[in-house]
Amino acid sequence: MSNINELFKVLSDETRLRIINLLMVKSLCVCELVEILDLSQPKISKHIAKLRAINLVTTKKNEQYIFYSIDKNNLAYNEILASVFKNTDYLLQNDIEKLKNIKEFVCTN
Amino acid sequence: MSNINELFKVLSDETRLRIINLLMVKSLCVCELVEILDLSQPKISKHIAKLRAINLVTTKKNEQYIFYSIDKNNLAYNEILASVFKNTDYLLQNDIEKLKNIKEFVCTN
DNA sequence: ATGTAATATACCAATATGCGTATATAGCTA
DNA sequence: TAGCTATATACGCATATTGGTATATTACAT
Repeated sequence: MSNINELFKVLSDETRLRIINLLMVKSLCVCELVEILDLSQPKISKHIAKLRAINLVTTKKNEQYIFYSIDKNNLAYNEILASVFKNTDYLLQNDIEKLKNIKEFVCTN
Repeated sequence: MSNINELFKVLSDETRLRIINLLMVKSLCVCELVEILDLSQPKISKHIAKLRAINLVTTKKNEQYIFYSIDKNNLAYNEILASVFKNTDYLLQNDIEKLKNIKEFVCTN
């Protein structure tokens, strides 16, 4: 299976699209994503694992948290992501709003 | 499920990527795709059905054939497709070569 | 050292997806 | 009308994907 095909398999899930959408704004840890997206922790972790598997995200440890962000080094992926999220839809816009309103760090969930 | 999500679901299959790749070059009928991709007719038809379901392709009848092509009216989709296929890989390039070599109409399969 | 918090993962059931085979449909041709 | 060609679709099976629950792992705090 080609790289592009694997990228699309990863992008073809609403939860992962929502996560990517948020990570394009700023680095976030799992518990913040749980809070913003209102989904279970294992669900978020499993989807993050798929993003990591194709090197779409990078990790950075900070105290007890692991912060995930979009890997800016993969140019082909980033070009596609940019064109995708240029025309975001309602659900994704909504998540961004929620992200803005969660300024303070809110774990524990 | 969002539009973008549906687009990616459709793009996340190698056969459909190969079909789209070819349809971006020129309109083709099912039997030509069968010939070029060396896949069964029901398989091609079923994948084409999914492309039609999200209005990614348009149809044009010509004699006994139905020619499919990428719908140029959907600008968001086309921008994504353009950025995707800018970095095509080996398999897809190969299909394009095969397309060029099948100039004459070769049905019946 | 013990407990707690953050994260990852294993297991299982439910659902979705893909594909082969067979068949339906529609139009053209003899 | 009968048969052929192009295309679509139904059915059944195999596999993949998803998500919940439970548990493992790691690190930090007391």
